[in-house]
Amino acid sequence: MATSDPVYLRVVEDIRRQINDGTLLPGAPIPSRAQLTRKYQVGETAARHALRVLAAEGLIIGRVGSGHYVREQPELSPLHRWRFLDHPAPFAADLQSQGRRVTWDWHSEPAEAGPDIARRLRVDESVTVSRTRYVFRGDGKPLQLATSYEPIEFAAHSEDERRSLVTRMSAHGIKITEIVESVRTRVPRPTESDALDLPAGVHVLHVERTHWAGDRPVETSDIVIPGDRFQVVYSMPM
Amino acid sequence: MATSDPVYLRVVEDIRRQINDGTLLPGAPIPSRAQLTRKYQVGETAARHALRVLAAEGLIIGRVGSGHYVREQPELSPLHRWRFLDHPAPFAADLQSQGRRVTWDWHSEPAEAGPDIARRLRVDESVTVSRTRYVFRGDGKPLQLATSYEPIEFAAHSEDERRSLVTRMSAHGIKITEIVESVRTRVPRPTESDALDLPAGVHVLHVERTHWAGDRPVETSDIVIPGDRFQVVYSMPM
DNA sequence: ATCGCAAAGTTGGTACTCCAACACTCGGCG
DNA sequence: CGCCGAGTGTTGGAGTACCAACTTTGCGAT
Repeated sequence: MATSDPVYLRVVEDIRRQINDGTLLPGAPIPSRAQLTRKYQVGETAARHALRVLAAEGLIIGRVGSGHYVREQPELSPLHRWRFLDHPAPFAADLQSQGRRVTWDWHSEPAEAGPDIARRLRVDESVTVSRTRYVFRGDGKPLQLATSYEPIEFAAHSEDERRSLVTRMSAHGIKITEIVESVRTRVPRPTESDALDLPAGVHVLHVERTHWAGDRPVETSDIVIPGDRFQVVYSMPM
Repeated sequence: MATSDPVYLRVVEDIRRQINDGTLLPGAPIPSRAQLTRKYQVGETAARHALRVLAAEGLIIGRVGSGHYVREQPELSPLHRWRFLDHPAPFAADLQSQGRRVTWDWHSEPAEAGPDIARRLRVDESVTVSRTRYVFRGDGKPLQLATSYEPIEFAAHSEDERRSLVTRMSAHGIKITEIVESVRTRVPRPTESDALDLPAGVHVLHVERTHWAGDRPVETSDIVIPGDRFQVVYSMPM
């Protein structure tokens, strides 16, 4: 029955097995297209397809002019979402605690809410909110994108920005009572691939976070994280 | 500058744009390979490659003999991780609350811990632990896989199984004090693709959960969730 | 009007080919 | 001894072609 399987799958499965069981260690070269065609007695199309599938799975990486290599599986750095609740940039705090030199740019501007943000902030679609975009970098390399939305009356002025959201809100007499985050995975948008310098085939974790004051949302943000480098950690005391 | 871009990307971007801005609605047919070659004046390779890329992104789906269609983006159902803490199967409880008829199979057996579980349960690699595999189904279709590991002395006997972990543990005088979950995204293993009936290109969310009693881990599990159908929601009171 | 079947269209697998851009190696020249 | 450059190998883009398996459609027979 396995005889009717596509030929390229035979190659994929054989190489995958060798990577999984450690026969091929990270960094090890994969046979080239030409070598695969000879070794497995398949056409170039099959060899090529096999390599592309393995690359899409993130198991190997192709370098033009050089060859395909077993991909070094980068450690998944944990982002502890609750550990730095009251911090101007909780993302950065967690990254710093891993010993990275974290820098970030941000830019704030008014923007129309639009359907998605309108729903999340419980305002009208045409309402103008304050949108702040962040780019976080570790040792110069981009690590995370975040876009935060707040009702314009609470918006941070430049001097305020160093203070955390919780502090800023309490200045308006608003007490944050709950933070809700939902995590999903998806394909990066082209701009995100660009900004985060993502290899092909890497998904992102998209965290949608909302700060609540009672039953009223006061801030919501989208946090986009390279799925091959980070995992998101939540801990809940009983 | 964009003139030197690969040809197939022109096709990909044009179709992607049409899907994003609603020109092509979910379910709408994508031009066939032959039609694309004519429409965009490209070779069959480029047309084919464009379709494969879009399919890998989950934007379209190919049906043999019929054509490619804009994929119905399934609603992302939320899984509220903290809402059903003390329940035999919190996964199932959350799914049920969405009005699904949830059933599950499980099978328990002793197994050697191995390096990963040994680290997570703080036991020796060669120690035997109790491993329970779950398959959750909603209206018959597989929704989630979970594998739970416990030290063998706490292991559930069949009658116990209906009781939650928290209840079972307290019978042993153990009080769960904390639950830690870390969420990551990755390509499904072949067995997972099979068991969850995942279309090509869909990633999974992998939740690694550990129940702690003080500084001692008493249970750890891996929960595998189709990334195209679920998002995981955490809420934290301040 | 309905049923069944054949023809046409479509995907996905496979093979072969050509080429540009790039990496690597090795030998020869300064 | 060191450096440069040519030759060789590799990836990734692109084209063409053939075929099996499948779906859809439409026509002809009942």
